[in-house]
Amino acid sequence: MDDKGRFLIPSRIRNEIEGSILVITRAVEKCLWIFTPEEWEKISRLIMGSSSMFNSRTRLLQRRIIAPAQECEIDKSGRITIPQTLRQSACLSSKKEAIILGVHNYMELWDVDAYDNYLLDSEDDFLEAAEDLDKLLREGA
Amino acid sequence: MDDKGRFLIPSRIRNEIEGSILVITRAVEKCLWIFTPEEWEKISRLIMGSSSMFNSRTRLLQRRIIAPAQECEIDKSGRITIPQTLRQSACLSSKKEAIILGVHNYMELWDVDAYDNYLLDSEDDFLEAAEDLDKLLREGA
DNA sequence: AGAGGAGTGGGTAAAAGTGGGTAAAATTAT
DNA sequence: ATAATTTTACCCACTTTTACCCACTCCTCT
Repeated sequence: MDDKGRFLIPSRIRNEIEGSILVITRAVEKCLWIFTPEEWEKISRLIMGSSSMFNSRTRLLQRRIIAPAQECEIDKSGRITIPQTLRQSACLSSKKEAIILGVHNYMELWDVDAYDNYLLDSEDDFLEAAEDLDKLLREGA
Repeated sequence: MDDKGRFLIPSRIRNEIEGSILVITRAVEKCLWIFTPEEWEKISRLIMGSSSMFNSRTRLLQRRIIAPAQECEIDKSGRITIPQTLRQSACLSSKKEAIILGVHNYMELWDVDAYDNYLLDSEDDFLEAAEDLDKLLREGA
């Protein structure tokens, strides 16, 4: 994260992306989700389609996830400028290190400290979840 | 582990691998897991398929296991360069000894000290697990 | 002893990443 | 409406990292 609020997408991730436009929005946790326009289309349809605007939960999801979304372009050096409002909502400050996570069809962008805290807090859950995978694997086999 | 962060795969293990590409990621404990692309495909499918991105456990597993994964190539001398981020997450320092464990369908890479500590800490669990194995064997027979 | 595989170290060129300067655009003030 | 200031985008130059290749040593087996 440089002092202009730009973030360099590591080449190993960037090379997987075709096109130079990405959609950035608030995630469930204190971080940002970054999608390709196509993936975003899917996700937003999924949320919008889950119920009508007269359902309070749907409205909540729309406000938290759909409304903050913004299209951003990757510049010629492979960086994207994260809009200020989104930076704030994920506690991303310029000039500070950020963590990017690539997960097949989307990315997550975290403030380092927020991410470290998350990992610490979720350690027990993680161990449990891993044990559950074991069950899943054995059932599948 | 040399000072460039490369790790030589012992020939006895290397000869079992067909192809020169491996997938390295964070393991459950403080070490790295190394898979063939085929094995990795299985594992990542298992995790990705276990639920959607709107499930907090799935996200946790994705963040801890899927996101850190990187493809690496074995060089002509039989070494792989361990990406810096992964080296850090397993406390592997260059110029220091590392332990590799070959376990049929995957490998584990440990920092020597971390591995020693793990063995000490897990001694009781190990003895228990061995007892349980005994039960399992007698039931099966 | 010599050949061949295994392991080690390092040099070089290309790619990736970083920072900053300048021009264009937008906003604000006069 | 125009000038001034801020913001944004774009480009270029520099630094760091990575990938690739080659040379050497050591050990083992013939």
